[in-house]
Amino acid sequence: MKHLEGTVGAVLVQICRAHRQKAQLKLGELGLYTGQEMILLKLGDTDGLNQSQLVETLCVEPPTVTKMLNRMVASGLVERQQDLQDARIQRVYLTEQGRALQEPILQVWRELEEETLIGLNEAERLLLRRLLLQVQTNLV
Amino acid sequence: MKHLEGTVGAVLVQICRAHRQKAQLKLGELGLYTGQEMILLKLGDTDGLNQSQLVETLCVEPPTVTKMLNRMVASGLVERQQDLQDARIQRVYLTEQGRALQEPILQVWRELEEETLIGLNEAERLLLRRLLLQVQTNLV
DNA sequence: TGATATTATTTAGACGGCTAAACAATCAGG
DNA sequence: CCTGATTGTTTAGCCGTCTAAATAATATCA
Repeated sequence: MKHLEGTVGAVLVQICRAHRQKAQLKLGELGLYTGQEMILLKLGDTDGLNQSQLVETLCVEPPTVTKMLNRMVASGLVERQQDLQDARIQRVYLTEQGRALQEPILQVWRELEEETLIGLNEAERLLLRRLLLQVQTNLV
Repeated sequence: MKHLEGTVGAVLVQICRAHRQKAQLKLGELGLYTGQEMILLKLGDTDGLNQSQLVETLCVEPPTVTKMLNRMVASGLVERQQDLQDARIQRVYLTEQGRALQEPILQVWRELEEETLIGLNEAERLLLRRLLLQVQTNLV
């Protein structure tokens, strides 16, 4: 492994897994799986989006959203509702249960963000954010 | 989403998906799936590791390695061989096919690393690496 | 020595994520 | 108006990843 140890790519892979893991630990207490919180927050901001719009904002493929929504409907977090104008479109709405999780989810994210950034001062945090945004631009 | 947009955590999630996606595109041409290249490189460095040691270096859970190795054995990339001293241990060895992929994999990683870091000068790259290592420490 | 703890791995089953392909409904052009 | 292209979603099936629990073999210690 000596050839890529310390590579940004390699570190990124590890960080990603660890970050997801920590998120799952906290979200699990809310009865959520990692990724679902994104959909809930997005809908909390703009309810009634259709799947294509979720695909767009989550930067994910359509089948991924379909599956996630299936499970989230089954667990009572969101509801599907056919659009009246365009029969192809399924709009997604938060249930009360889904809406009630907004604040707890934000709390989880705040905690996780803080854990992620331990040991970095404010200047370093800003810098990291800037550098990561550049990387994001490169990869998307 | 306004509450966590631009959060390091949120950016990290996006970057991770995009990075994995780009990696998969390149690795697919070698007949590999993302993650398998790590195992191949590690074995290229030290052949004959057992699963626990792979679990350790990959920072992944045992069942993950079991499944990956099952597939990699099936596709002829590696071989399992029972340890003679300790019957619990399965040692893993590269096949010729697996060994032949060492250099192509490194090439893919080099390309991906370069794409990842476009637009960052040498100082920024070092800085990013340092900050990410701190984050890794925080999360693992 | 023999029962118990520890270690290494596997099985089962869930989830997020992807691609390829199917399906369904709307749109656009002749 | 009808046919073909486009758009929105789903289905099928694969992979990495996890947890919980089972299995098997070695170690430990009374």
